[in-house]
Amino acid sequence: MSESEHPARRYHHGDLRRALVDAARRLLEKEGPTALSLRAVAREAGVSAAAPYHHFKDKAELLAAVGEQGWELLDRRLDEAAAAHGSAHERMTETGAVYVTFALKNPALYRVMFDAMRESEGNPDRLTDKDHRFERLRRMLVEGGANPDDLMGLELGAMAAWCASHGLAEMIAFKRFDSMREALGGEDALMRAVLDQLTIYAHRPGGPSPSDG
Amino acid sequence: MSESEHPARRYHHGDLRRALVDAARRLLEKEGPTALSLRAVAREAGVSAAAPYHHFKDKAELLAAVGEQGWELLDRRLDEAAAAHGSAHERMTETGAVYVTFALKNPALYRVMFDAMRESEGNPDRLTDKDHRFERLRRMLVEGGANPDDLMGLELGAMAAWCASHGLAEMIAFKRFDSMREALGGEDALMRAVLDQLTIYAHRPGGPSPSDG
DNA sequence: GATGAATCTTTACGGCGTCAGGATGCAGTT
DNA sequence: AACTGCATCCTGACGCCGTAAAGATTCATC
Repeated sequence: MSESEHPARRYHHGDLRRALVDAARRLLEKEGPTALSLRAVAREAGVSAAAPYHHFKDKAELLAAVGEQGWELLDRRLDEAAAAHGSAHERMTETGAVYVTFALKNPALYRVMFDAMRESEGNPDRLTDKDHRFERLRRMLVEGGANPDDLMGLELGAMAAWCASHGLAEMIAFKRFDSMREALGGEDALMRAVLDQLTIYAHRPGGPSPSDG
Repeated sequence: MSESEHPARRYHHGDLRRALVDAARRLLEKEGPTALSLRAVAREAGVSAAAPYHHFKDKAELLAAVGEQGWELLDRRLDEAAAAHGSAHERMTETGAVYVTFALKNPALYRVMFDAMRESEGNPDRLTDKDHRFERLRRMLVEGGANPDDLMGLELGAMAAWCASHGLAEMIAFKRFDSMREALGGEDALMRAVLDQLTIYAHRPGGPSPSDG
């Protein structure tokens, strides 16, 4: 009862469920998404090929768990960035940068995360997580000067911001931007430059101050 | 010689290469991306499992050809939309709508297309196609009032527009937007509303007319 | 018509996701 | 402490996959 420090470390193998998710993430980083077979995950975790089926209905459910864990990590970082110092516009850009950077550094994991979110459509549990992400975006938009009563506008703005970040994350790796990346001084600067284009609505909601940046 | 109307209809099977690409697209629409195995494509085309290897190095190369054909079709539609009547801002939104609609109606094909483009990074042939897409975007931005001499700004703006469209295409299917979709009167209206948020920079480049829409 | 090359088929290999059935070890009862 | 039930894990098997080697077929050319 009190001997085991890890509350979940029990049963034959230990907490195999968590071990499998960890193994899957390790493989994703190391070998890329094509190498992520259920058998390989089981091998990495040191169990037989059929063992995962006592913890996940099928491969998709394992992937969903991996994606979920990825979102937990990313959500934590986004919360931090959204609560940081600086102007509302700076926080908005910085939060976007955190999102895009995460996706760039963990492209395979990010794909799994996005697919997992897409396939959990209608799942009430996961809906809460997604709502939290939208709530954070709406809050930042209001802090940036958006009209808090324009619910539709807030929703559209939040959606636009997320679309932009997601799209940027999937586009920025293109070689075509090498010269721009160089001219701006790195991937991070390029990212922020594009985000500035996209989040322009956040600090210019009604158009009161046309040029102050 | 002159009997066959199709210039490529020759050899044993006929133009198997094209037949395979067509079969792949048919399967993508009908069964989804998970059902798209090389063997299934060969089956659909009526040849043995190994036959495709005389026309494609491997499965990835077949997929690339499918994606390429998809881009040919989409590029044609985008060219039309970009040359349509209306204001520059209307054309911009309409072109974005065409892009997003295509992705929504052919989600599996669009994924293949985007992946093919991503994996053809560095290929000089395909680079030309991508440049054409950026050129179209830059032209529209200039028509919308952007400074033609601000090359960096044009590039960033084009990139931002593409990012936004791509992100929107992958996000709009979310159930979360059902109420908004309903309030706005359908998927098309929702799409245009978000695009309006995103292309705001197109008709307000320096911020001269804060509220005229 | 013969030749050589291109195209297609057959057969085979290892890896994959998944399932059925048997082995193993834990928790709680007596 | 032995028994029982069940969760956990392993072995073996099935069909499908991507891919390669080798043989068969048919086209282009002489």
